[in-house]
Amino acid sequence: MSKLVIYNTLTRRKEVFEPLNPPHVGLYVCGPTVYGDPHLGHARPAITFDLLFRYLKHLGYKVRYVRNITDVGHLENDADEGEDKIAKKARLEQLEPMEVVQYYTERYHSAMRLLNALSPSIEPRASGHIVEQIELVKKIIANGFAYERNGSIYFDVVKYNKKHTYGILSGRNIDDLMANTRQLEGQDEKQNPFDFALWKKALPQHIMRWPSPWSEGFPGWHVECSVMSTKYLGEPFDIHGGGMDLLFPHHECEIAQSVAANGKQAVRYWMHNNMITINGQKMGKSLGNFITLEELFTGSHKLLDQAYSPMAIRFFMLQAQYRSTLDFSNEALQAAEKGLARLMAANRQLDRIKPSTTSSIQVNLIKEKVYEALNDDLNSPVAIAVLFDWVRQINLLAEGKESITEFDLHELKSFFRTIVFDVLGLEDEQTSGTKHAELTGKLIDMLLSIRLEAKQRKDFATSDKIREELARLGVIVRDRKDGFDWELE
RNA sequence: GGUACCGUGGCCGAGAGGUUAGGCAUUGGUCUGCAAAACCACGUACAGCGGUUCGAAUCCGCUCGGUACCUCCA
Repeated sequence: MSKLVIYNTLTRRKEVFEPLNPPHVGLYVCGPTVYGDPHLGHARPAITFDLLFRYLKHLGYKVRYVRNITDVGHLENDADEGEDKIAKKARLEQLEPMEVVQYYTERYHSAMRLLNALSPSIEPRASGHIVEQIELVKKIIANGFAYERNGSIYFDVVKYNKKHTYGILSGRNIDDLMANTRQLEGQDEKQNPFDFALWKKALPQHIMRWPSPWSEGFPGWHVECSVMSTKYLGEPFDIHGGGMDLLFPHHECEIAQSVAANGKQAVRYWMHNNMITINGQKMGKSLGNFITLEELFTGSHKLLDQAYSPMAIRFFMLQAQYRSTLDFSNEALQAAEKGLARLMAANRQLDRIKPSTTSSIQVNLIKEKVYEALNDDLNSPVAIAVLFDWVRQINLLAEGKESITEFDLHELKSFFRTIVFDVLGLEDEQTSGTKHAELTGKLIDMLLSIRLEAKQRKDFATSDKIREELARLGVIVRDRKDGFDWELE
């Protein structure tokens, strides 16, 4: 069998994945800043790295998956007057910042659960690691790569670049950054515009603040990930993931911080999922195409023709490779919805296949091809294409037009289901959950209206039969003048 | 303007020098009391223009268009 190969953003190449301490794998993924409802942009990394998490486990690795909750917020912009996103939201809504954090964290969790994204092994919060963040800043200062201005600490990119290389992840070089950045006059405390904050002194309007040796304030943008990833995964650790939008400056700065503090990089493989567009356009609040997951699941957005189930969204995302941009449109989502239904129907057909004494198909091929696809940088679309080849085979088997031995049938069932449910993380919504419950009520109503028609024809044999059968299932039927009523026992 | 990347049939989306990706939609057929499902058949698509090559969607150059981040602007 081929080996798992993943695309490392750092080297811009596909590399064979070799964990540092097999069978253990450390995986860190940048999680949400919990100051707003989870939206489409949150779904892509969640599903991408959920697939990775599931596949690594399937391959037999013991994975520690760490995904942070950013509850300290990021500055609105790089300038001094920037305000913490969470603090701003809290001020506007007159809440404690941690109330905002709690509310949106729960919203995020429930959306992830609907998408069937497994919970991470550890979900650390930035606010719970202020002490460690201060320690990291101290270390960077001690090594001479940071300077203080009025109680704030900044990373000295120019000095760092003399000894190391800034920009290795994003492919930027500091001379270009210099050439393309006009020095802003005014109150900017930074020596250079591309220096970044490690610690910010809190202004009076900042309501989230912690004591530190330099000032009462809060940690800079990038410190939390450097701290929490290595605290729980060691240094170095295997995989750091996130969206491509975080590549620069966030991940670039994480690398600089690690090297400045410890003289070496903390991450062995960097993985970045690509972004989502809507009707070919980027998603943005100002563009009116900003869709939350709740709007997607209920269909309550003007761009949506209908509601799309969480599984339809998940399947749709898996039909594209994670490093490609993915375009959302009603047409594309409806196509995914139908494709998923076909896949699930085939799964149910598996139970109708009767074994024979010989096999006319080669079951081993499905394994080989699926593993080959997933090993190639998680090429889920190709893996799904292989599954669809087998959907046809399964349908032919169910119709008795192909034959399969009992042994092969067992292999096929078990492998098909392992990949579909355990690795791809899909669910058959038709046989589980809310849709099912909703349907039950409608079915009972339908049966009772057929019974009513029978009664009106004086076909009491049929009407009694329906009532008795329902009673046996625990449905109590009561006749009324204007029709019927029922309740569950 | 800088950096990275992308443009594939009606739609979504794999592939990456020579052989059918796949899904959805459309069309014809088989099956069927009707319908649905299923199965079978059908699509020479790779932004444009040059170049390299026996051969390019796949490599190189230019042009056009798009995306993300940075910058600029607010």
